[in-house]
Amino acid sequence: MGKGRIIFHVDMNSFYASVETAYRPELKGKPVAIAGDPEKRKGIIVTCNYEARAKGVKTTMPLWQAYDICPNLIALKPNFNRYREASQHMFAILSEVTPFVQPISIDEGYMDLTDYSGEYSPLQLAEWIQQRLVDELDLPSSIGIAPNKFLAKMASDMKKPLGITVLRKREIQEKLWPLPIGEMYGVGKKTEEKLTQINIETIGDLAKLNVLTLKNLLGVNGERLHLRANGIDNSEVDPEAINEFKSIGNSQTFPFDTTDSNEIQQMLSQLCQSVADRMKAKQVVSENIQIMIRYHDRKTITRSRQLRDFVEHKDQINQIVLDLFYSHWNEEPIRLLGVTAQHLSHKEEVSKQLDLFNYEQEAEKEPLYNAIEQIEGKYGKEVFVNLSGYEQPKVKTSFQKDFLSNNQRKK
DNA sequence: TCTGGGGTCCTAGGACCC
DNA sequence: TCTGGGGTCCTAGGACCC
Repeated sequence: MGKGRIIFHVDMNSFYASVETAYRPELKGKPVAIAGDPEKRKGIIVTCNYEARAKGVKTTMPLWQAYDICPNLIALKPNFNRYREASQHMFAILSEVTPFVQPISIDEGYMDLTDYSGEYSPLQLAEWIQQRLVDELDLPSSIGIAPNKFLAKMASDMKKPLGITVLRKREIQEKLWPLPIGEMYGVGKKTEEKLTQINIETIGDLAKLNVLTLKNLLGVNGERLHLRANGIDNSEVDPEAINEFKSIGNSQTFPFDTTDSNEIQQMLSQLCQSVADRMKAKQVVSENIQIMIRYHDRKTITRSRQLRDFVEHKDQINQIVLDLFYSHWNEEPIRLLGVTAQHLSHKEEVSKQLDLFNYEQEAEKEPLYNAIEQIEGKYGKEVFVNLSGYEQPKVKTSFQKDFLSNNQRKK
């Protein structure tokens, strides 16, 4: 018989706002929100504390609207360095308990305490963690304790702020099933709409529904949601997941919609620079560059290019980005631009692979180079070479690459 | 006066190959 | 003269989360 797991989900309560009140205790008890700069059209609520929420202030609400319903709201600009620092301290505390900690975002993470052999019970451990977060950081948190990640996540949501909730398998019907379907993790606005249309109002309704109906309606996600609603989630707490990032991107909204090429190019250049900087910091190279254009009417397109070689430097990225941009921009006013590097690989691994490849193949390639030089000499630059009969596809590929880039250089 | 910025995963169609 | 089925890669869009 497999022994049940013990999973914690630790969730900091209104994290950014709590960090700010920890720095300025005189703000305690007052409605506080973190918001962007309204002058730059970024004036939306990023987070707000419970006092502000009580007045109806919500995340992503425009700041002016928040002032409307809560005139004494204290709106602060974000201090990301502060939040990062608090986050590191928080995860350091979790890591004192177990190495099996999986950070999910700046302010939440999972812990696997199945193999914990200390003297405390899970509940005592949760209390200890919560107390340390208060004593050392003056920050409130909620902790969910359950046999898997999904249930732990739902549990941490049940008591806020400063709650600890245990959700056992046998308590699912009583504690999980009555919740409205929209509160289920993994169910957003669209899925909620689809589900309420077929009279699924609660997590319990979903749990009892036929899987095939759900699969037809929602695809593979339907199957997963059905399992979760029945308390089943076998996904593991993976401490390494945070290091296995798949893309690095930056985007920014213009202060005003624009069609000005200078302004656009400057923005793209800036975005490429910060993407390249972050790639360098992580020591990764990219094989696929994507741009995003959001127009005045918020219609958004993405365009990407799969590359033949890895890129890492700002200028390389910028060149591709400009090319993508000018071949797809419809000349309408632009609200936001974004640049993302995808298909990332660690730099050292790529160079090792290349070294090995070159070492093995260099001798084989030589006759081909000689052949192409002869052909070029005879017929000039505009030649096509059919290599389909050549027996070593790897060599053929790299040869064609070299041929193309040589040709481009000659232009 | 609407609606930021950082991500992950899934879907669906077309190209291409066997 | 007609045309299956499976697989992978690429591209674009969308849902969702914090």
